[in-house]
Amino acid sequence: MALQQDIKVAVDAVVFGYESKGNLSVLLIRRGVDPFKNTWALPGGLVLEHESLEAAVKRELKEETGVTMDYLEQLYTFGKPKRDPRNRVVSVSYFGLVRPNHFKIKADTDADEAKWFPVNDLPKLAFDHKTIFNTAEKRLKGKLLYQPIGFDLLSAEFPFSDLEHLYATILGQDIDRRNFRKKIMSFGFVEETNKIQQVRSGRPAKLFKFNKQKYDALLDNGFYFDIKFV
Amino acid sequence: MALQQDIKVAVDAVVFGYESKGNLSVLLIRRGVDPFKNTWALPGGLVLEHESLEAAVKRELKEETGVTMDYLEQLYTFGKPKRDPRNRVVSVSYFGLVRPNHFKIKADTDADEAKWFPVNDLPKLAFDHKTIFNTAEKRLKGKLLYQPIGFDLLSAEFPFSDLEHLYATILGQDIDRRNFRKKIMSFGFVEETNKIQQVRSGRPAKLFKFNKQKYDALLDNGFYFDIKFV
DNA sequence: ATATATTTGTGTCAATACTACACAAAATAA
DNA sequence: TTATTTTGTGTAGTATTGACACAAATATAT
Repeated sequence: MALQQDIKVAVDAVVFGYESKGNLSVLLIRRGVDPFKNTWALPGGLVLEHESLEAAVKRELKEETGVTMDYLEQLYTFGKPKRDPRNRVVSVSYFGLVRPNHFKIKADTDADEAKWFPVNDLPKLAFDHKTIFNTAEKRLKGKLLYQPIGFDLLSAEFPFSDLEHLYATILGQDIDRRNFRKKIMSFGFVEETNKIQQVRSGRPAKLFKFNKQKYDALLDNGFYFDIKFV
Repeated sequence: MALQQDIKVAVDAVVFGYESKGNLSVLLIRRGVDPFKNTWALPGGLVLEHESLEAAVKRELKEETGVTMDYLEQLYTFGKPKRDPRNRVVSVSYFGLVRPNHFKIKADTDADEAKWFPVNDLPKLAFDHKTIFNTAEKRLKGKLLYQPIGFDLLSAEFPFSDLEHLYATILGQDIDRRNFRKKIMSFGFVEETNKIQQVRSGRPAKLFKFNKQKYDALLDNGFYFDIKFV
């Protein structure tokens, strides 16, 4: 066994953008080369020989869209023999969440154009990228239910409503503000600051911050975040 | 970009064996070739060019250990540039759970020997296989808490104590039999049969069965299995 | 300046879910 | 025939969940 093998390894990124209440989008590029020339696709590309998978996906994302991500989580590896019509390509996919308006997106290398699309109104995607996207969306929702994802995303200090809207948007459903706040505060890793912020119209909001130390300590004790109910 | 790339794609399997109360083991092979000749390792090997990842991992497992698995779940893809001292090898890992005594394990191809090891008493492992194993063990425990893993594993009809022991073993802690049974039965996808089985000494046990249809229907409705507490 | 709209902040109560706990029944083994 | 092993079952106290509404603080419109 251990025959000659000619399989390429690629990475693809599903980058979700949370802008404001109800606005969940995903970052796509328009392919500039065949196959699937001019079709929208997830940013990604081949891994370089001495580069880690994480480095590769961040590099491709940067090159193709201009977006820089600190944290991307590995999602799944797609390896069906015919998923790329040219060669055998195994794709290791990653996903992450950012605020779109923190970036000026660009076009570069073999991508013609990069653009945010609302998750509920996607164009046709190249390769098996729709499958990858679906997997990522499911995982994002699932993850939210037992991990305080989103704290990386919010500003260091944020009004509570930011968290509420983030959850409501990703889960695609309303949450009970009182119960949500009670639950989150009960965990103890979100703390009130004594700052107050006035952004929109309405009563000014206290700012809160995420205490990562406390959170990590809890995790070490086998703590299991649980907000299934909200 | 799209430079020449010479990366190999491999698969590795972390197969857990649940035998009886307190006996959780993992299937290893002793490598017959360098590097790491004579060191214990996870079963696995290179993916063939026209073979899916799932097919590859099942084939390698069969060849190296004689174990046939219906269901293996993808775990994680390990791709650090130096994880294999020879070439760049990206490994897509899988994990699963079986009853060890259902198989006669053998030795074959480039594996010298296959053997079950208790998870708490592992030998030194080749490559980064200890990392892979740790990831799998963590995932197995986590999965148990929100999915009825183990029904594939048990006989079609089983006494309730089998489930209890499976959970207790994998979680590595005692469970309250009454509360556990109440909770599982409340889900509605485990049904009592009218058969009775006498195996060990003690009162004979009713046999139960898993109703996969009901389970799948629940999943479709966004149902979230939850037995964190047991 | 005043009225209107918007957003934040907060408590209670009923219903459900969790957890701790012990003993009889049915069989085998000694 | 007695001891041992394993199954099967209910209750009550406690904790968590989820439903629900209105006043406070500000911006915006007239």
